[in-house]
Amino acid sequence: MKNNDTNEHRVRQRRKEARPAELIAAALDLFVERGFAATKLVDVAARAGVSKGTLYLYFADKEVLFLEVIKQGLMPVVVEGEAMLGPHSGDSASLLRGLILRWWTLVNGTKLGGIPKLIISEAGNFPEVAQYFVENITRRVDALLGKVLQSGIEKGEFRKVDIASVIELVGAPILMRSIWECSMATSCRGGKADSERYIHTHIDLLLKGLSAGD
Amino acid sequence: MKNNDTNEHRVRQRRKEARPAELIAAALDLFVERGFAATKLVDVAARAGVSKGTLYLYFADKEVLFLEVIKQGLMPVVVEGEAMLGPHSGDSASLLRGLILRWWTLVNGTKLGGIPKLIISEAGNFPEVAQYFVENITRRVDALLGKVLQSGIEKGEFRKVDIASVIELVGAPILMRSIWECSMATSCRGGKADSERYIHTHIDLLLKGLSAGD
Amino acid sequence: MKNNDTNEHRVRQRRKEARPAELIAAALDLFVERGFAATKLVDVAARAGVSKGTLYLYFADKEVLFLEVIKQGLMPVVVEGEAMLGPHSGDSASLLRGLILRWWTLVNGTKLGGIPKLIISEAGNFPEVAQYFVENITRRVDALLGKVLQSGIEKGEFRKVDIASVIELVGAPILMRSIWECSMATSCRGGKADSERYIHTHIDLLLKGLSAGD
Amino acid sequence: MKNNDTNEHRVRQRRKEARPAELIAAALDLFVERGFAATKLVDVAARAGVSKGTLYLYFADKEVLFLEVIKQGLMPVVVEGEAMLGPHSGDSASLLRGLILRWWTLVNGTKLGGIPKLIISEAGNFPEVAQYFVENITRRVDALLGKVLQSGIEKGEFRKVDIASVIELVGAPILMRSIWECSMATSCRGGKADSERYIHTHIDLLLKGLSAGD
DNA sequence: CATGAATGAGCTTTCATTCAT
DNA sequence: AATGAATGAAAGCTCATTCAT
Repeated sequence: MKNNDTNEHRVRQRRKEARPAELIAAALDLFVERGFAATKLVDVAARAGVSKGTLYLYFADKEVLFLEVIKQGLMPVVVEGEAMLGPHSGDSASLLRGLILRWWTLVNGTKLGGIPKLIISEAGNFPEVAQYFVENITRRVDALLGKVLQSGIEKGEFRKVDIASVIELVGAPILMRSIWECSMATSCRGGKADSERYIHTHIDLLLKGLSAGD
Repeated sequence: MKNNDTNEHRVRQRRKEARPAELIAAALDLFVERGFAATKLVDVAARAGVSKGTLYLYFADKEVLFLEVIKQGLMPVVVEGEAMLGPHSGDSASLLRGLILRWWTLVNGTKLGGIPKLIISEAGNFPEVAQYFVENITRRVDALLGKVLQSGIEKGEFRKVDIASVIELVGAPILMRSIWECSMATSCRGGKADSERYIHTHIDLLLKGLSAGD
Repeated sequence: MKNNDTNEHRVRQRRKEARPAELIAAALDLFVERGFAATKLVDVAARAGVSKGTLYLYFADKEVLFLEVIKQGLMPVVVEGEAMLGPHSGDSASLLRGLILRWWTLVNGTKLGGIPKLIISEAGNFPEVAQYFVENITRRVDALLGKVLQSGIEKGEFRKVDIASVIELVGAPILMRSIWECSMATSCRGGKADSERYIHTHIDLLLKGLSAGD
Repeated sequence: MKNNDTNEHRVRQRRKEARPAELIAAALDLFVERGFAATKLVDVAARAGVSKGTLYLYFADKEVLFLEVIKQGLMPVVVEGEAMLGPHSGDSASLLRGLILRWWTLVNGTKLGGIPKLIISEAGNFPEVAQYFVENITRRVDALLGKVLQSGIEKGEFRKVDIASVIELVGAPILMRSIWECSMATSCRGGKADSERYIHTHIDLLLKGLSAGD
């Protein structure tokens, strides 16, 4: 009995602690699918398996929920970004390939592409969010890629290219794909190149395009 | 007096005929900036210099306006797309370069990137729109690029690559840029590579990556 | 036809101009009857013969409406207050009697007593309102009465009394009655002294109480 | 341990028995300060140092709590009223003075004025409450005062005045003050006559006004 | 044709109330 | 007994849409 009580208490406690994450997950799904304004909080709550009112026990209002969705959604990217910065060895080409593949693994097939989509869609209404994204994610990834490219050029592995441009060119195909994927989740999805082939073609073309040797 | 009346009538007539286009332009701006749901029709009307009621003389409701915005916004792309399909000569590389540059000229610095942004943002709520876009724009551009790549490979100019992937890789940087630009219109815009350098680096890297010769 | 048009337009115009006042009147009634928080805006709108939405064409939100009700409700009092300050002659007693009777005429049987009731009820939630009332109404009336009492004392007509106290004592019975009347509007109303007798007994007692001669 | 338990039990018991009163006190404060509708039960519970749920162990719902607040708040007045009715001697003037002073002592500086304020504010929504108040308090006090005045007149001490009116005139300044004081608790409080002077001026004026001799 | 006052469905948010722990 | 997480009815407010002028 006592045991049971404790168990049940634990269950409740666990739910209470899990709720915010569950709600955020539900909200992410719907915000990405329908956009911020078109998402009804009742639906978010329902998808998380709770009632409207419960949502307000954890988030002050819709905007706070949105911000939290972004923040929580960005966290794994930041964490992984830190990891990418870790020790690496070998030539710049393998380094670059490694980074791209890690990034790809992170977003491909996951809902993570939803975050950029969300930010792009709502940047007009939430400039702070866009700003935060740029300053914390974009800039860091850019710096990382910039370093790799720079050293590749210095070592004579890569041609002398405009680094700023290449940084964008490395990321664009990855972002574009994941954004597209998220947008088309419900509707037409066909006609696109196979995921594996896609990323490897990207890397292949990129490295060949960058290579100094010919 | 009569004369004046006629003049006014003419002006009115002109305005009257221009109205739909003006309203669509205003709507495009706002839809792109704020999203479909967050855009108020009063604001659209105001931006077009007319009253709320007038809008309804030309568009049955908000959704029709949205569809019209997409349709009209896509038109130039389709037209230009047709032009791209016209007679072309020379090697596949120059052909590809030409196509990319034409595309770039079309979107760079214009509000045209707003259309893809809009479609991406609203695809979840308007699957027909997304479908229409894919079937009429994406597919056609893809077919065109596919032909060029195919012939380039056949002529031995390009390496044997996965054409479907490369098609996407050609477009992603162009789309990504224009979408991003539109999103950040109001907020932070800095930190990006110079536009001219960007597109030429893209072409440069791409062609080098594709080139069979080494 | 044209004539008709103009007429109808006039009617519309007239309504548009009358609306705020109508809404304020309806709101005053209900705020006084039920209190601010317990009054539903739908009911206010309904009582004014319009729909919920219309209310928002004229007042930004419930609080603004409340403030406007107070402001408009106080205006006649202020105006009448100014009038009271006008030229007056005769002995202090008749002067005081005149002022009390004018004040009484203003509030007795009208909804004007609702304003003090409202302010008393909501002072806790709208301190600015209470402050405004004190500073603009109470203080002015107090000053006026103070002057009359002062001069009455100086002329030897009135006994030497504590003026500040008497000022309150002059007003309390008037305020109390009108507040009570408003509160009991719907429920029990019986058992109270006749209105005419009441005010004259007040004046009678007061003047006799003040009079220096005996 | 056991001992401790017993102690805790006793404390608990004491608290348990005090709970309703504590909750009522907390509720009175808040109802007076903010009004019935604008008072949240969580806040009442919090002010009483218990949780929301506990409140429901003692009161069926918000309205019951309100009624209880009124009932409990009225009790001291009733009790004191009874006391006032007790044996009294001397002339009518001292009798009246005594009653007024006792009443004043009861309400001046205490939160007791809150009850009338509450009743006035909520009479529209709780006619039964108003009715109860009138029938049990007002009527009794009125009867008491009436008797004193009547006998004063009969004994030739007081002039022949309209008793019903005078009854109200005796109470109005006392009620008005205590109500005002409660309303302004949080906001502006200045500008009022000194409490002692106020009540004595009231008595002074009243008795002089009533006195038959001149 | 153009206007903008009016409407009311729909969404966000609050809070009295319940009930598992 | 006491708690506070959960609920959902209800109220404030917005805005697409209508229609008299």
